[in-house]
Amino acid sequence: MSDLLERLRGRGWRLTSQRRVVAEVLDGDHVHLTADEVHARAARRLPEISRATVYNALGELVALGEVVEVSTDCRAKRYDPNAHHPHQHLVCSGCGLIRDVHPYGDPLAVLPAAERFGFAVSDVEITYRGLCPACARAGAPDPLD
Amino acid sequence: MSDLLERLRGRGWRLTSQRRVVAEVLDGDHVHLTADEVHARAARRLPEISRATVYNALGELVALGEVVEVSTDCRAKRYDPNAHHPHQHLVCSGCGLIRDVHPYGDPLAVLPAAERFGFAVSDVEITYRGLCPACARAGAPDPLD
DNA sequence: ATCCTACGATGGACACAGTCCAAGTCAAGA
DNA sequence: TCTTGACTTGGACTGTGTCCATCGTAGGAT
Repeated sequence: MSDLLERLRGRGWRLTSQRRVVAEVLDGDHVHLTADEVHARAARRLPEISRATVYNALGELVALGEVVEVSTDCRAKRYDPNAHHPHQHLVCSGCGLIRDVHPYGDPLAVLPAAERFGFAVSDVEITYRGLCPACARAGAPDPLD
Repeated sequence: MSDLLERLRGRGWRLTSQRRVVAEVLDGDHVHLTADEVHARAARRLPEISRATVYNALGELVALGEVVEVSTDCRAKRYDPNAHHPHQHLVCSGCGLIRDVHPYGDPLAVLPAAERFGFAVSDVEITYRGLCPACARAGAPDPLD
């Protein structure tokens, strides 16, 4: 993660203790925390950090391309530090667990020209949904049914 | 739309003037209104209709499978009456215009088994993004860039 | 090492989407 | 027409996110 911090500093990102903690909280694979979860974890190390600061730092990391926003439900945005490898998301309909996944081929290519309505299509977000093994075993009802 | 109302009544949906207006407001193709927009349009015909009633009616229409919720941004859910023909969405990054689109093939099939992490994958939502012809002509900057 | 200052942090108010509830109203069957 | 359980209402409430004036500090200049 320190390479990330170095990279950001090289781009003129002023390195404060708050920003450092936010960046460190987001380290790892299959990390998809909400802003409040980031705030709670950051506050364990820096108790006085404010929500506004966390929102600011997350917004800047997104603008710098180091973190991507994920909106798998419409409750709270989640922040995914896996920004340098294109991927999609698989979400458990029972417990909300999120995994990064990589479908075959180019997801943009399957949209026929006749279905593009003249748009300059540049991006695609895919959310696969289903029950994770634990929820399937527990017989959790799929809330989407 | 009256066939929808008949269908709902046949399923025991008590037909009130409020519910009728909500269902009528949602009639049409490429309709993707927010709850507040539905409320505003319904109120033009039934000025005393409350927000809570609109939310209730929309939730019931979704539960009955007659309307699908669409979350293309994380601001407000949108309600799409095109529930009986599977489709995905194309969203303008400039103005938010939404079109229903139909990609080639089965979108679920492109997720390799090894990328399913044991999930019972049952559904997929795809959002294509780009500039619509009007925004492209206007040179609107893509806010996602 | 110290000083300066522009940039960042703070927290409280605010905005918006959506939910909940007790009380009043009404659709539709008897 | 009557009755009743389901529906509607408006307002309070929650959660997520933004804004702003004020205070604090990172890091370059000296």
